[in-house]
Amino acid sequence: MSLEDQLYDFVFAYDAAFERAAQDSGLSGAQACLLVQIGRGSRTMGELAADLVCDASNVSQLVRRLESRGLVVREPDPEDRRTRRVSITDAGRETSRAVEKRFTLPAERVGRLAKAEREQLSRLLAKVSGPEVGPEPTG
Amino acid sequence: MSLEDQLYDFVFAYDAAFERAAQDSGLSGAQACLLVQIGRGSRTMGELAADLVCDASNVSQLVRRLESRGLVVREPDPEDRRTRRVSITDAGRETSRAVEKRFTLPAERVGRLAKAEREQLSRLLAKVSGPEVGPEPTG
DNA sequence: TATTGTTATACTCTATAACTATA
DNA sequence: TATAGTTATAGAGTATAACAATA
Repeated sequence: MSLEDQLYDFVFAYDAAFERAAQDSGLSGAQACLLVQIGRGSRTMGELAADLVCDASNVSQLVRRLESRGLVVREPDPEDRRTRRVSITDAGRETSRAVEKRFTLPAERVGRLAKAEREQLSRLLAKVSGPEVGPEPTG
Repeated sequence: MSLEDQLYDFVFAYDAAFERAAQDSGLSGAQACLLVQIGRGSRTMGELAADLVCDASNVSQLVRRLESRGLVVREPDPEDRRTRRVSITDAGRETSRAVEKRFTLPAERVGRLAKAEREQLSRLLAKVSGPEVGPEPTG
């Protein structure tokens, strides 16, 4: 199997595992992703759209669904009342932790590697990360 | 940044890049994924559902959309007329290649690595692949 | 006027349940 | 009866366009 096929398979398994972890808490993958993000610190709607690289109207609906379940709250920013800060609630924190706990794939997979291998992998990932520089003449 | 965060970032970038490549050809990510799969060899509807780990009714709709664009065809299997084999058309082949060509991320990222590094990465990916053995008794 | 966010709308993705056709 | 696939339906994800509120 080619290295590119290996990458595909890993990503496929990763995505599926996250989706399952989310659904175990009654959330969609998109909702869980957003909830975990908000759990790391309050965000404005615009910041969330930037984080998820999606349209603001999409974030509006996702946040509305999370809020309707009591997992997050939207509050107007006192300094600029156009913006709304989204924060996680206690119930949201609990759900977020449940999702992360259920999402065992990364820890389990990384746990298969020895310390030196983890350092190798980290170095390789750092090298393949970051923005694409340009079209590659793979000829 | 932790190794797990590095994995998250890589997967996020990978998914986004595939989605963009698909949309450049007027397809959704799911449609493009299916089309590429069919391009590797004709499949029955059930096989496609197994490949994508999703419900058969979902495949029915995805294939119907691809077929309505003339990218694939469904034909009854002469030996068991319940099953239908899905094959790619010439137009579908062209579109599939366009998607793969646009999906430059894997080649570009792998291209940043020296040969020895690619072998390292391949070995590490092999080690972290395969079904989870962990504490989850799949019940 | 520009920016932040929401709402209306339309399309796709996806699963469940009910259905058809074949075995 | 069991299997392969489709259709009806419903909820969710997503983007575009139109809108409201604030700057």
